[in-house]
Amino acid sequence: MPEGHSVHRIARQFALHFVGHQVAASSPQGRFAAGAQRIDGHVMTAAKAVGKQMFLEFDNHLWLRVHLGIYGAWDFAGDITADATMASSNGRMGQTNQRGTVVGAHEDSLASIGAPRRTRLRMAEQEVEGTLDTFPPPPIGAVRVRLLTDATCADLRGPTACDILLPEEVQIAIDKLGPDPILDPGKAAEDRFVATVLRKPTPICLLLMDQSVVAGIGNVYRAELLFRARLNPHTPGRELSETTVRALWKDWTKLLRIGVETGQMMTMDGLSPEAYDGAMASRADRHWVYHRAGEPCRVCGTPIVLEEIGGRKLYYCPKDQA
DNA sequence: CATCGATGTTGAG
DNA sequence: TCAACCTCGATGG
Repeated sequence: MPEGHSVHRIARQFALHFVGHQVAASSPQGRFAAGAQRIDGHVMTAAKAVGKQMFLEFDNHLWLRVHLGIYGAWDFAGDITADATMASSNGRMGQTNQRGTVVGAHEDSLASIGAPRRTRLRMAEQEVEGTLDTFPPPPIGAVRVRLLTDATCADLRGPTACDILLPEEVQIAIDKLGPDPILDPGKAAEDRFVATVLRKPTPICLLLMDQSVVAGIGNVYRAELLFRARLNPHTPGRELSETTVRALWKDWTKLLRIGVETGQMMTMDGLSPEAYDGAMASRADRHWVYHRAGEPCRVCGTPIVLEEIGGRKLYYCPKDQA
């Protein structure tokens, strides 16, 4: 269930540990055997995140496109060291054991990025059996793709999309997506988002989830952005003021940057990463409105409303976001 | 143990 | 609009 921040973190790991290296590609699960064969043995030349999709380029000009969807996750093992940005902004990464395998993983840790799980706990079970002495580790579960360098192993499981694309197909895929504030930090991206929203009769709560309007926002960030702006989710885009829409873009940019740096969806100002990371902090403790149906609004005490719209759950405060 | 649900997208009807 | 996809933690017996 990763939103845009997770995908940027994954791409960062690939840029750090795979780009410039020859990669052995396989499909332990078998389902992607033909695709893996087309990139097997090639050097990875680029790793790029756009919204919730990631594109990995190889030196034969083929690209691996991955969309994690709602279940997918990458598990990293082996030589995973933090890059400077991550290390400086975040003191709570997984501990690294002598073999370099990151242990103690939790949601969006260095070792497992994507759907919340505790993959390394399973590895710990294996460690008891002594199988962790080998690198690469034996694939656990249904691994669609394994990418392997001399020192680092990345396993992909449960993706919605996993394709080999030609360069022109990559461009087509990216062209379908709206702007991504990390990829497109300039004003042109903001202007494109603003122009699109101001033109549409669609409710803003649907526009924010529309990946062709803005790439990378998911259900959590959607709900939180709307609350932070005290915006009625059902307001048509074209009824919003330009100022409001620009502020939405700026706030998304801010939350995304924080998410990429910390690996946490920190949507409540004033809470430390440690506070978010604590075992005490359940999901409902972390957000203004997301997953808080029926609970009192943190600002006015009114019960948070849950609606189903566009097949997804929408949370908001009916008073503060009237 | 079985069942549910999830930070998502696609495509059939 | 809704089921299907795919995985696994959480929840309920």
